[in-house]
Amino acid sequence: MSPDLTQISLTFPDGSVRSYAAGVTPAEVAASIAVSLAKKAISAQVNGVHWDLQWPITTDATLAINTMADEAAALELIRHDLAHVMARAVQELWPDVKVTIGPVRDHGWFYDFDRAEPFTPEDLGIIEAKMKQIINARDPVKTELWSREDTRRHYEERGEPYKVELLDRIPGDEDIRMYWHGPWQDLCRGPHLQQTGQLPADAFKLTHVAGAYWLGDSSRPMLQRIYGVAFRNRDDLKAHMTMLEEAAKRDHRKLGREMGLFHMQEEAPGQVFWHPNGWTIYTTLQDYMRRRQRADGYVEVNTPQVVNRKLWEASGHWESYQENMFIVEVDEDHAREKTVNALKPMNCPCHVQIFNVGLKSYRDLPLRMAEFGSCNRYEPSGALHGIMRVRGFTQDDGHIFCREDQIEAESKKFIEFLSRIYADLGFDKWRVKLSTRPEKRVGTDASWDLMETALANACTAAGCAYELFPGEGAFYAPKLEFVLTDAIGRDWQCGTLQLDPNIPARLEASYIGEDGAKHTPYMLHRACLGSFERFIGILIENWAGKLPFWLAPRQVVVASIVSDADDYAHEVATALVEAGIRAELDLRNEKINYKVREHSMGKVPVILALGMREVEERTVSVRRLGENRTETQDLATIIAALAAEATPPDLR
RNA sequence: GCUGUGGUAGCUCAGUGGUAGAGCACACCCUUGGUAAGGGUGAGGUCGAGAGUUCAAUCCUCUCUCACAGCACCA
Repeated sequence: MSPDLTQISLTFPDGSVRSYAAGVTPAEVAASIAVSLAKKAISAQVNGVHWDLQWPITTDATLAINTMADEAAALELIRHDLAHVMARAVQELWPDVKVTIGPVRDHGWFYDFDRAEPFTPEDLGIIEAKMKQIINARDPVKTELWSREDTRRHYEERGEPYKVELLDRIPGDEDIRMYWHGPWQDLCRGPHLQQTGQLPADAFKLTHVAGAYWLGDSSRPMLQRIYGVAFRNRDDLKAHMTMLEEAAKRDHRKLGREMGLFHMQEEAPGQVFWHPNGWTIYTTLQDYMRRRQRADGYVEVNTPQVVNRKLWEASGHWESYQENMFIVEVDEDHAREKTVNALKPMNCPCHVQIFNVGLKSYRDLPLRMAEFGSCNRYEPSGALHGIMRVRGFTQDDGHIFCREDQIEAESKKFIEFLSRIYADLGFDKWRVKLSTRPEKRVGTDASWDLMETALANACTAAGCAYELFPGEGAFYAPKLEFVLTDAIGRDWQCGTLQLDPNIPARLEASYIGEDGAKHTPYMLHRACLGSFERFIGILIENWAGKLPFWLAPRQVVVASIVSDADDYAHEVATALVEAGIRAELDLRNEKINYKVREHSMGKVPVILALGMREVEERTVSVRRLGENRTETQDLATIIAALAAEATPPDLR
């Protein structure tokens, strides 16, 4: 190889420019600046691309050296290198295990292995210890480019069929990058750290093991996946573990039981038995939504649960959604064949039936039709999760029938509607995803242009930025999805606005236009909460059970301190109930400490404790959930204050 | 649906090839106590369902079911 005498100039973050021989590596550049920097360096950004310290730079470029202080780069490298170190540890412990892939994900990484025996939780500890040995050995990380033929031969000789398959899946004909962590080799695009000793041995943890399909394909063999989490230092790891504990404390299944909201049982998997407290949340939320929808010009309807197969054939659900439907067969004496019905999994076909009764004029549009629609879907057993993913649920569903030129205005109106509701329910942070035309689709490009532009303009007009998801739309139209962020930073997709020219056409919906001719309306499927079941689960977890006063199922407990205060307590509770507040009496023969503890754990927002002092002064001692101090107020004042708080936000 | 782990009192969990235990909750009694557990007594279980092995099964085997974690699914 002839020496490359070409010089390149590198621009540093401070704006200075220095000249180097072409092919210089960031490691060499760092060394030319300071020995300490060379030691601290973990990777580089070359023209903004995350760059391995060993990769040569051949053209003029901007260059920044990353150290552990650069969080994004550091976390990516730590997690990625740990994936390799873990795979090395596993193969050193069990040489017959086949390696597959190990990407960085969320707060850590995972690596899938092919091994006859599943890993046990005890194995995780053994692997962790081995990983720490590897880190302490401070093995260098090296990289080389190999030809495809050499790579293939290498993995075939080593008996690593998954790697061979991966090799075949790498597009193009470029050489393949190889990495070594000490003696252990893996096919990997990099970048990686300089040596294993740069990994924080005390800031990672193997969390769990689970089965996972090879390449996500459920027809392929299942592999053993080990998950780990990793951070830059021990404190960050601890903070993460604390967050997980916090999430566990908020689990709606746990709080739902403790607060007496609902239960589920074997005879009705994926369906909710709502108890009085839970049903209070449900109906309070539903009443609120009903008022909001009326105010926004919706008409409310209700449609059948059990619907003949013919309608599902017409709508297309029978063909594409049958395996998710509960089928109901009925023997009728005089019928030659069984009647086949299905529980409705969606409300749209039924709403079109209502639309189809009577001739509709363009003057009737837009027609906003809403239903708290109870749906049943046969979800796979493994998908069920508390009340968040169920087989029987009620959507805050709505379908807007409109003309093409009304799509944008109706979409904007819905975004504003949804925005008010999320704010009222305590979600200030949410975002919009715009999914556009997929590869396989129906309709002309002009029609797609029109629909996508309408949705994008609606977002802009409503004052919210959208993220673009090209190719993620349904086969017939684009859609908006609304994702909210909860109090501990988790995302939940709840709202949706799905444009649909398809179903109205299939079910022969039409209106008479200004021109006197029949036209097919567009339909906008839209939901704000998604389903009441799931959304209430999200509310519980977001608020950790401490719901805002107006939504709290139990708002006030009036607790007597001595039995001589019972009559007064009764009077106070009655006055509260008359003021529209959900108040309970606690006259039990227990100490006030006991009562306070019990109702605090029950997440009751306000406890009014009454002793002889309050009886004599006609006051109450107010204790708010989460506060240790109490405040004495006179009866009329507290009733007025609580009545105001109990008023739903749309009525204030 | 797939892989793995589980199912014992309302809840959280011990336990054993010879039909079961704790704490909390519950009931009753004593206690009238000032803001996160006062004391005593008592009641409560077809050990998820079915089949098999065994003299004997909550325990071992198989099937089913539900739950949990992950994957797949969420037109």
